Amino acid sequence: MSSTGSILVKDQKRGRKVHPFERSESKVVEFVENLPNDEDELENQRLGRNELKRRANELLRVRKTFPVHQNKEEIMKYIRENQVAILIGETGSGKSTQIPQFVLDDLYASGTRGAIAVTQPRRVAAINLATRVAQEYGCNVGEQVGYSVRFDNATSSKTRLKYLTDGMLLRELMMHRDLKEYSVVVIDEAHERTVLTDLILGFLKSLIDGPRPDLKIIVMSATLQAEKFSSFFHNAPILFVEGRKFSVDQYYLGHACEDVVDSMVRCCCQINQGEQMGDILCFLPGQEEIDKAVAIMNKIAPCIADTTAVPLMVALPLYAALPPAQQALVFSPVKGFKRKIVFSTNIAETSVTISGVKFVIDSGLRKVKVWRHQLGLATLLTVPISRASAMQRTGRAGRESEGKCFRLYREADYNQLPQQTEPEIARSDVTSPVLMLKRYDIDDIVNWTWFENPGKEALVLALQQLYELQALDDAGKITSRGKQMALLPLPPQMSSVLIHAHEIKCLSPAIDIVACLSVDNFLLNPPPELRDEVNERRLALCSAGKKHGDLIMMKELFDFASQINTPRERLEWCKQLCVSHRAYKNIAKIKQQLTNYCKHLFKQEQDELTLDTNTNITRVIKCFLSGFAKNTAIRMPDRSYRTVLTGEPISIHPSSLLFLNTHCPAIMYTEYVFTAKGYARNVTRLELTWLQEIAGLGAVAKQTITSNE
DNA sequence: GAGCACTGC
Repeated sequence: MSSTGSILVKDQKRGRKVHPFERSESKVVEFVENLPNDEDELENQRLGRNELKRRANELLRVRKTFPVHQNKEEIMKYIRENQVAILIGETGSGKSTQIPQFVLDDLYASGTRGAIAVTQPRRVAAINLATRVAQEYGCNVGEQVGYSVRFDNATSSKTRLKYLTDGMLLRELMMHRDLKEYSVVVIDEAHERTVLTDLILGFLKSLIDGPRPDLKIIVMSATLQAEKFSSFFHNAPILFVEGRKFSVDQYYLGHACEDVVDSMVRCCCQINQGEQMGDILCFLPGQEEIDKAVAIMNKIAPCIADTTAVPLMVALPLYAALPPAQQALVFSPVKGFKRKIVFSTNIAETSVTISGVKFVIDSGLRKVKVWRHQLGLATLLTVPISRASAMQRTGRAGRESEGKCFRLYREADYNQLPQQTEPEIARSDVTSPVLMLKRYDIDDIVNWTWFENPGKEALVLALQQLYELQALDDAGKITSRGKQMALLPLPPQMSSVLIHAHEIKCLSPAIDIVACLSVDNFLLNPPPELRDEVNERRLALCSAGKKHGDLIMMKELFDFASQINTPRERLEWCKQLCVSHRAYKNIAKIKQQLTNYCKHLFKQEQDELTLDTNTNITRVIKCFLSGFAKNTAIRMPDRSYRTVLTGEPISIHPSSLLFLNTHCPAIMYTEYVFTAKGYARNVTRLELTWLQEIAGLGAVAKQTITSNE
């Protein structure tokens, strides 16, 4: 047992109050809530007209209880009379399901042509909303009401109300630049400020000020930022819609928190001892803290339950990298005299909803990836959350009844937090967005209608990167190569790899590897006790990967998995090699999609090159080098690596197959992240001569290479 | 010899 654990048990036995919380002076929070989700109703079967109508009538009673329904006429008056309307409503208001239906009725009533698009940041949300609204509307999904997300399109010529991811709407913007198909576009969850929603807002503004003066826009957001949306759209009117509210009391820590995991475990014990039944949701910044908290909890909980008459605490982790089966555990209720405690990352803040939660404990921290444009490097930082985020986390305690939120920081700390989370676009690589704008023939990128301008430095470096990838010409206009890159559903570097692969006739293996790199966590981290064993197995299986590195190994593993006939055997094989089966299936889908795009793009049948010989492997690696020339490093005499571009020290990430291999003269990597130090991920071995062949590399880099030979 | 939050085409 860890020392933290034993101290805690002692404290519990003495019955000492371990956590000096103070009752907050501040106002009770009004929290937000998602729509109830009838799992049974999510079935995908086609129903007859009468049955559909009957069900829709049943649902109408429920719909009429929504606050938006009671204010329907007033809301619709605003929407009819204004080209742009900003709708602020908490998530229990039913705005995402009801408003689009009101608008649809209006379209039919007024005989207006065109459809309604409702964007969502996430795929599941788009699918669930469309399914729900189709039922309310009394049709099957894909008829009048449908959805469109990557790999799944449920729309038809009948569809007038379409829920789609914002990535999908951007794609439609690239293809049909005026969005002629739509008379109304609704941007939902705009407050989340994803890069893609921000881009859509910019495009919509240029549309209504230009070729689409008739287009109606509704921006829907949960609380705050209303003025920013309003002033962006020429002071559009703002409407507030009430949500369903349960109160959540907030408590703060009386002193600064020293060890967040320790404090959180103590707080759980205190709730377990002193509060009524109800599950606890704990927000921690990352996997490391979560695994630690779960381990401590599961050690001490049985002792505490044995010695005192309190519920047995059952601790469960939740983060995106967790296998689906383990993720599913947090959704099933615990039976008996037990209390479920979920330790989660930000995933439970917006993406995932757990029922039964009555208490929230908030560490006030999150992990954030910040892009350093100059270095072409991502840093991963643990930072304090914003006040908006704290409110959102708090709201998770009161979805079903009144709840309590314990914040592991002082009220004074809370008051110092920034109002809003910094929008993603301000800390991201904007190469891909800039390529989109260029594809849209925007000449002046810096003065475009940005909802949030990412800044001149970011834009200039993105333009430079695109120029180096030959997506732009000397005049800064998009080239035909750039147009091809913009069409592929990939980051520009990866698109560049595929175009080059086509040129030197090794498209098929390149697609496989790009597909592997497009999913997260194809290779899982083996648990420490199995690590050596799994590594051995992988190395034994992947002879080419052993020599050339991670990219080639992924290709080998993907090929092996594809050759297995039954899903059951494949699942077992994945387990043996600690490979994600879910990721494998996604790779197969992406491979299919990329293959289709390439056939269309290059107007040819798939080539037949395989990865049999060494020359082909070299060729494939050189394709990647064409997209990732900047992501290379050279081995120094002391065996460390330094980046070719800036001479920064860089280490091969321990998750790489080449981690132990000290014999690479040079390396290429698809990702450069800074945590404790600079790490190269997805590493491939290079020969120095290959680096010298790269035209785009600067003279300094070449000098380094030569002097090192 | 270390350990990456989340999402999208």
